[in-house]
Amino acid sequence: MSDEISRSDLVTNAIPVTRSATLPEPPWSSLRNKPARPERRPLTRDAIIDAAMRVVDSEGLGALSMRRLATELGVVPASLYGHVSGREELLQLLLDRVAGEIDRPPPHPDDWQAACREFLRSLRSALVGHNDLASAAIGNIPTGPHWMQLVDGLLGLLVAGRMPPAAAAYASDLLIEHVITDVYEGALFAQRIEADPGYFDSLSQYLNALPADRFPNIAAMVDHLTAGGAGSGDARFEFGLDVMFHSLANATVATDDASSRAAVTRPTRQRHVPSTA
Amino acid sequence: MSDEISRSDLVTNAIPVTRSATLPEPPWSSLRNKPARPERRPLTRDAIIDAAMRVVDSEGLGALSMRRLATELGVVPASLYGHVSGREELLQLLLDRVAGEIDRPPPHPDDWQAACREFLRSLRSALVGHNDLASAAIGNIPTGPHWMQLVDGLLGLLVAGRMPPAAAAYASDLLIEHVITDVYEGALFAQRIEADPGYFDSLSQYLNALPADRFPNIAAMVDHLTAGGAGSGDARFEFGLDVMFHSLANATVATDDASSRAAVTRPTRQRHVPSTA
DNA sequence: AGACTAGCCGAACACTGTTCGGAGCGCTAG
DNA sequence: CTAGCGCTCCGAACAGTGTTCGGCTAGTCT
Repeated sequence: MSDEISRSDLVTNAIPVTRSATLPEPPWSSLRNKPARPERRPLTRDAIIDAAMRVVDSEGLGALSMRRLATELGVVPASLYGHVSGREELLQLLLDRVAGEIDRPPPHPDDWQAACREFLRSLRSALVGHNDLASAAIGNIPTGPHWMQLVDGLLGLLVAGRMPPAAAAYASDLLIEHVITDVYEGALFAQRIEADPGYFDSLSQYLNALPADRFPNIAAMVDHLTAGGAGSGDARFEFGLDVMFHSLANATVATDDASSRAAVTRPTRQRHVPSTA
Repeated sequence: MSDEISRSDLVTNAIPVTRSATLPEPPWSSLRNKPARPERRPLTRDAIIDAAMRVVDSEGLGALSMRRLATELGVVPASLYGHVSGREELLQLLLDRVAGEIDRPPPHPDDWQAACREFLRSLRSALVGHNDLASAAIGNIPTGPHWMQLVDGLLGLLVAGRMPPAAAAYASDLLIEHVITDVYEGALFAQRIEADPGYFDSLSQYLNALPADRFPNIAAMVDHLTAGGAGSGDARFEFGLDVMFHSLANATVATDDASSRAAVTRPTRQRHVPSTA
């Protein structure tokens, strides 16, 4: 699955029970004096990440508080700060772990575009396997080692497609952001549905109730909007992939000379935003 | 800049002093019993939104707590809940207000693509004018009236470009999400820079320090990555626009017959995500 | 003038992330 | 074998957060 980085993770992660899970303590043992002797597991960084991931997977990122995580580990919140600088870092570590779950893409694929799509799909499915977690990566692309390797792999695929480096840099961000946004949107929607099963109905009902004179286009295509906004998130995701790769494929053969920006189509005008602020 | 909406705002916002700012209260007045007589402004919904927007604009969304907002209005937090159901709704109202700031696009433009780009740029500049606020709209596209009108206008432009409805529905989401993500990312980056002026340097330094054997592509194009990841966010945004519209323009002339999904290019395979969960 | 109603307030509840000083344990130096 | 040291964990607290409840007050309507 992964390489040498996850080795240490798995090692420190594989010693949950240390000893004395079968025999009772003899009465003269000093252990009987202290109340309950709470087992004193070492509480490593990886154990924290494990527990945090368990909470996120089952109850979502909103349920992951330092206190909740501490009780999950049989520990007081302050103890966590000896291994993790804070919640921010913890989230980065979680994201880096899911980045470690996916395989590195082939460095020299036959079809770079197909490999790219498959790679992004695997990133997506890794993220959707962990509930909400994608929201922690939203504007905030992580910088952990596994994630950097992920980015490196994607960049490799793009340059394998003979995309100019500047365009590849932009494109990788664009593609990853698309994955993250899509996953987060899906998780959020699922959460809303779970909280209120009638959510989708009330939403489509709201769209249907919009006055057609002021919202002519929404009224005209309300079916497509409700179909796309909700149900099978896969189609939405694939649509985004199609849109982007259609351009990016052309970009590889088109403007290799264009120095840095906008290497896809020549923009209608090099116009900056009118800055109304 | 805007129309009839900001009128009421200014009205409710322009009556801070009502009376008795010059003469002292006579000693027998009942006003001397109660301490300070806190002026009893009406506290309308729009006044709340005004104050909230002021806080967000100057200090960011993180500074907008119900307590902060209450003190800003000279009021206790509980009073806000008579006009706003909670923080969630407040954010939706804020977003809808900025959606009200931008003009509706022309329904029948000469060049639909140029009009579309310009429209998205105006949305972007409206959002960047309000700090962090875009983050409140991230997975969570608002449903307020102004925002719906915004979506309706965008859909109108897309169908004006002869895009099939299903594709237009997907595309509008994709485009808007791109705007929001871009703005949020920019605001977040600006915040980090403000908190730690050396942030960008340390980040590019980190990228430069990555071992080239394990991160060959990042090492090879670290210049383009740092150039794109930070400085002028406009180029990133325009790149995304170029990528998407290059495809979308082709989609209008290409597959009008394709029923619902993936109306741009024929996908390599109709393959669903392998669902590792 | 009296009753009513809407809206604001004080206080509290149940949380959150994070910090600080003290206490216990294991390991190492003497 | 003991003394010291350092690392880790704990208890408690700080400074916040969103939200709710019941009471009070002020303006309005009859």
